[in-house]
Amino acid sequence: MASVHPLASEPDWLSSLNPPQREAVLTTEGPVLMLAGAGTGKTKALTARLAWILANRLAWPSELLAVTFTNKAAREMRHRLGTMIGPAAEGMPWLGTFHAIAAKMLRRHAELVGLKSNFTILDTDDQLRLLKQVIAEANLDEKRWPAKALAGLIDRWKNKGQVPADVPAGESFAFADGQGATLYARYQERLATLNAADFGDLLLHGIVILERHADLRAEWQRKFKYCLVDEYQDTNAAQYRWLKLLVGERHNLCCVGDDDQSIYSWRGAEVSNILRFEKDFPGARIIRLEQNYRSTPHILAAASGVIAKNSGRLGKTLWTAMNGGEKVNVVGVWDGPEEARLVGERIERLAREGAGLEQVAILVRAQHQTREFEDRFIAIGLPYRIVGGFRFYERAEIRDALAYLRLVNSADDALAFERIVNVPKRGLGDKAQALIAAHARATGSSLSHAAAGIIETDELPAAARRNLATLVGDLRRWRAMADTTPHPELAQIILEECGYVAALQADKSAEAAGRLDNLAELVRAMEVYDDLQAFLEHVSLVMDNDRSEGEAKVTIMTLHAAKGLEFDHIFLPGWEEGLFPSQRALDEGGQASLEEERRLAYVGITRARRRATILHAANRRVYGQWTSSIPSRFVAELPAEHVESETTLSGGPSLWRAALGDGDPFAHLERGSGRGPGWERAASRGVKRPGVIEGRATHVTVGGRARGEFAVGVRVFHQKFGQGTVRAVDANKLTVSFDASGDKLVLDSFVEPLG
DNA sequence: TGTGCCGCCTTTTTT
DNA sequence: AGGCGGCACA
Repeated sequence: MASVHPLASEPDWLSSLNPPQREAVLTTEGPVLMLAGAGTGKTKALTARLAWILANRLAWPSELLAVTFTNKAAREMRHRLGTMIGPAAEGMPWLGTFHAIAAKMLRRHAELVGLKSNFTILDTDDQLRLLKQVIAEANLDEKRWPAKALAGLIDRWKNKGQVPADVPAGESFAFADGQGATLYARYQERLATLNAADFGDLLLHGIVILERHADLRAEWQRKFKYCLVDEYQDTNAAQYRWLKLLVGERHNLCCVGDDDQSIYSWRGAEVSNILRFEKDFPGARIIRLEQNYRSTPHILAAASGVIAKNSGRLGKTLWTAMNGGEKVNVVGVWDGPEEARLVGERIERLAREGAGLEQVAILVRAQHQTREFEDRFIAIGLPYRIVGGFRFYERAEIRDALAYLRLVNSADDALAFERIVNVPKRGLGDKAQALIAAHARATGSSLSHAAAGIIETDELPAAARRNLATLVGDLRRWRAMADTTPHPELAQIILEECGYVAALQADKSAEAAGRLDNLAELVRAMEVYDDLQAFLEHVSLVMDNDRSEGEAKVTIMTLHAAKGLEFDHIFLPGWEEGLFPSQRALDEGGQASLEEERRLAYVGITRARRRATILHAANRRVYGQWTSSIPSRFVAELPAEHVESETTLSGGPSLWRAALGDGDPFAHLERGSGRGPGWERAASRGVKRPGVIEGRATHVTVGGRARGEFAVGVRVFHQKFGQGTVRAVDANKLTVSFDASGDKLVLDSFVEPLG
């Protein structure tokens, strides 16, 4: 197997590779670490490697293990592989996310950890409900010890590969005075009883099985001739252990990653995995992909300048053969609404210049930032889509529908029963549900079974009894239909007959129509699966809302969600201390989390092919309170020679002209010229800024540098905070004691000296 | 049992 | 500011 027979004539996918990419493809034997910088053709090399292995018959498709983090990445790899070598790619059963692959393996060995092979995968919501029960049973006050906190802890333990017995005593004290591990154990018991596994279990059970059963371990190790892991810098301890168990001694392992793009430490990812690769796998070949094919030199230099401030990097030097392009734009604005307005205007300008909206993205640090843009874009009629937020299958109506389907598929699914017993409302409230639960416990049977028993008695009021009888009867009928009815049709029938559709149709609220659409989408999505069972197996792990519909739209998403994507034009708003880097990172994580924030900045900038615009606002509303903010330290870290800074300030061009004569340095800024469709409407709404005081412009900021002088003790006026006294001066940042609102840190360009 | 109001807490990031 | 949970009332 060690010798490789070259193909008679090289296919395009091979001959188009650059030397390091090619090396990464041809070095099939032994451990390989592919350090692939942003935009260096990682996916190309990676898929070519798989294609090479398959084309040379080094292994069958079923003998390749290829793990990614996201479904999107898995899909893309499969797709690109398909275009290279044809349908053989379709047959790669072990290409998928960590969780999807682990789930698939677990179905084969479920009984070894006390589950049945048709176990349910819990979503976050189910998990939380279950934990609430566990906490209540332990007689703990859920207010004081919230289920969410326990879920977080358990998740952390699972990410580290710890079963309840492994939890260090000290950490157990993180919850309910030392009951953490006990509750964790109780929760695991409940999961087993319910024949369910949560996300973390998929890997954890896999680890337990492989560690305990040497025969199975050997079998899997023999099976996988070549292993490939994408985004290796994001692997956590559990995933690492799981991988090592599967890779075994053969070590035909190729890990791909970029330590500079490690942004998931908060969910257990350990950069150390990638930093330690050579030690873990002696003789490992390290291959660096450093030629960037994506961005202009300015964008690349700006990103490199920022990331260079981090310590403990493996180190790469990205370069590009491209030249030209524009400098990275840094724009200071007055407040959040102006930021959204300005981004909207610039996008409209780009559109007029011929850029497709699908080539424009706004990348935010936190989900809540999307709102400002959403409001604005609705106002000006700019098509946009928000990626992330609620995942498709996390929506209430989808989960409700899935619960019905789960119940039809397996009558004993307690969590599904609980979820829909009173959805839509059928007069079966807490009291009725408690009765059913008590009956189930007493008879040791499932909730469905107990419900069927109760309707034979007089224990429930007549109306409730009738409704429950209808539900039980319906479920039974649907189950009988399942054998003969195609599953999408069955779903349609269930949704109509249970009253869900009718309830939504009667609902006059704004969201109801969208929910109906979502349900229709769900039914449509079912068609590609063989049967109901297959659909349910995949749904919680593989379904996402990645429908890219026809019309071109601006994309709004978090920086995290943007990893791996690229756009011609990128807007990066909210580069302010406390927002990005986030306050939490600054407060809690110390240097390590500041560096992670910096990597996030790096990821953001490197998404841009042609133009990157970074924005920071002087004022922003936080928790409904106006707060002044100073530009992010990352703004200062951008190398000056690759950046062009500007500031809009209030007042517009006339003010600038008044202050600077005819040399208006910002004449190019859009202010009513070349207006887009939404401009007039916005202007007519009177989106007003605070009144402008003539003469104020003598202390204006130019290119981010202040010219005004403010000494300690000087009385000043601020548009939002009113009058105050300067307490301290740090370059262009002032600490001002405002008469009305106390001490604030503000930029000197936003205050006026009071005569 | 279902509805409406009040008060709290929130904002990282997600397979 | 807004959404959610808890509580009081119909």
